[in-house]
Order: sequence, then C-alpha cells, then structure tokens
Amino acid sequence: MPSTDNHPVLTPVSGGGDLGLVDALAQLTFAVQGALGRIAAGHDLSIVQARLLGILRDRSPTVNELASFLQLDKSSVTGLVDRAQERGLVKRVPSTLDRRSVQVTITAAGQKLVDRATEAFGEEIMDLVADLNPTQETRL
Amino acid sequence: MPSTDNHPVLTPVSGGGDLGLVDALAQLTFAVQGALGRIAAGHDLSIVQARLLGILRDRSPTVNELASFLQLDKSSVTGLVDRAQERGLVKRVPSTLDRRSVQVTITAAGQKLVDRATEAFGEEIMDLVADLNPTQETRL
DNA sequence: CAGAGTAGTTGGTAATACCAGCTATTATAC
DNA sequence: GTATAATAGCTGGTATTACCAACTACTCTG
Repeated sequence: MPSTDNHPVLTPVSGGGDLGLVDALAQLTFAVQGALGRIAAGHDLSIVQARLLGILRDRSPTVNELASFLQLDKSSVTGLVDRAQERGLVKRVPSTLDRRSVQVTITAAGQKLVDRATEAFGEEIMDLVADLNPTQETRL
Repeated sequence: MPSTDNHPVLTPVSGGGDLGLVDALAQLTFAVQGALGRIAAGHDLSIVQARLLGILRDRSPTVNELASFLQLDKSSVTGLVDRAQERGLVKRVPSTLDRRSVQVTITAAGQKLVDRATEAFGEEIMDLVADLNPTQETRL
C-alpha cells in the first residue's frame, strides 16, 4: 500500500510522440514487477524462479526450451534449475529421445509452492490493477 | 520482432478469480521489461541504470531519495551510482544543507545517453503496445 | 553537550546473467 | 559408414544487482 511512486521516470523531456503513454506503461510494469517481486520474495522465490515454476506447471521443457521461454542464456537456466533442484522444487529427467537433453519437471513441493504464490499474485495484482485503472483505463 | 512468447506463465490452473487477466498483465510486464532491457542494453545500460538516469533528468535527489524512488537499499544505490559515476554519467555533489548527504546529478554525457535511449524506448514500446492492444484493450 | 538518530559507504554474501569453451550425443556429408 | 558439423547441457570466469550488518561522519534531541 505504500510506495507506488508517481514521478515520471523516462519522459519528462520533449521526445517524439505520445511519450506520456510510454512512461505510464513503463511505470505500470515497474509497479507490477515490484509487486511480483515482493510476493515472490514472500514465498522465498525470485521473479525468475516464479516464472520458471509457472512455466513448469503444465510443461516439462528442456533446458533449451526454458532458455527461449525465459529469454535467458542456456547457462543461466542451468544455474536457475540447479538452485531450484537443490531446494527440491524441480527435477531433471533425462530425455529418452535425445540423450543429450534433459526434461525439467516440477516436483510436488514445487507445485504446492507455485500454487500458493499464484494465488497471492492474483489477489495482490488485482488490487494493484484496481488502483491503476483510473490512470490506465483512460489511456487505452 | 521475434520472441513475444504467448504461453501462460502463471495461471494455467484453476485459481481463484479472474486469473487470465493477471497472467496477461504479468506477460505484458515481462514483454515490456524485456524490450526495455534489450534497448537499454543497446545503449550499454541496464534497466536500473536507465531508470536512474531517467529519474535524474529532472531531479538531483540524494542517495536516500533515489533508494526510495527505485525501491532499493541505500547500499545498492551506492553501487549503482558508483558505476554510473565511473562511466561519467552522473556526479556526486555534496549537499550544502546537510553535510552528510550527497546530491546525485546527471552529467551532459548522461543526459545525451538517456535522451537517445528514451527515444528508442518510445518507438519500440509503441510498437509493442500496438501489438498487444487487441489483447489488452479488451481487458481494460 | 551527551546520546539518539540519519546519510552514505564498506564489506560480505548470494542470485542473476553473460560469454567462451568443454563433453557427450546426434545429425549431415561424403 | 565413418568423419565432420551441429546441438544440448554444463563449467568456469566475470560483472551487475541486491541484500544485510557494521561503520563513519554528521545532525538533531533532551
């Protein structure tokens, strides 16, 4: 409830076209990301970890696929999965089709965690959207 | 132009209320943040650095104020400003009112950089918004 | 003026992210 | 059919980002 700061962040100057909108959008994303980050942290997750688990809810992609989902380097995903695996949130299952690749799967613990986090996301983001609607709605 | 992936990330399961919206919003912010990150990187900036410079365009806040703008710990801001200062993008000016505090100011080089980056932001985000409007517009 | 409080920095740690280079495996070329 | 190229993932190295706790230098309070 405190800190949705309302100062322009990107566009106080002249610029080309309709930059107020861009700034509003940027701020919206910062606000949402901030909320996401806070909630995730409340469940001992970072945003990226939450995204990882979110993706794994209905898929068991390879590391490569994860990298493209998350727009990360393969090596970043390796580390991400490593840490999640150490915490028992995901598993690596060797692929039977291609022995080079691994399929990353969520564990029951991971499911439970991401379920709880998602619920919290839902509530909090709804609130946030309600707050921002007056500003945003008029802009779209 | 490639990779705006369209897979649900948070909410494929049941959940409480109107979670499709939350997911859409989350994805929007990821997309925007991704674009921001890419463009910033194109100017040798991270998102946080870009935000820093953006804030400094029309203000010369103290480290403390920056911390609250950016929702960061003071020590994180110290490092952020350190690196920006090493690159000649910002300056530290000792405050005359309170000798404990510093005022962080943007340099001419920083101005130029943030101006260029902002322009790029504007264009690219406009494109992105145009893409997402059909989905988003109906949702708001 | 003594003690509490505040501004900023420092030091230590961890997560995130990249790149380049490596191994094992698979696919292609000849 | 084997040699070569390509691919999947991991390692090692580095930089950034972020935190916390502790410290210094001031400022404010009692």
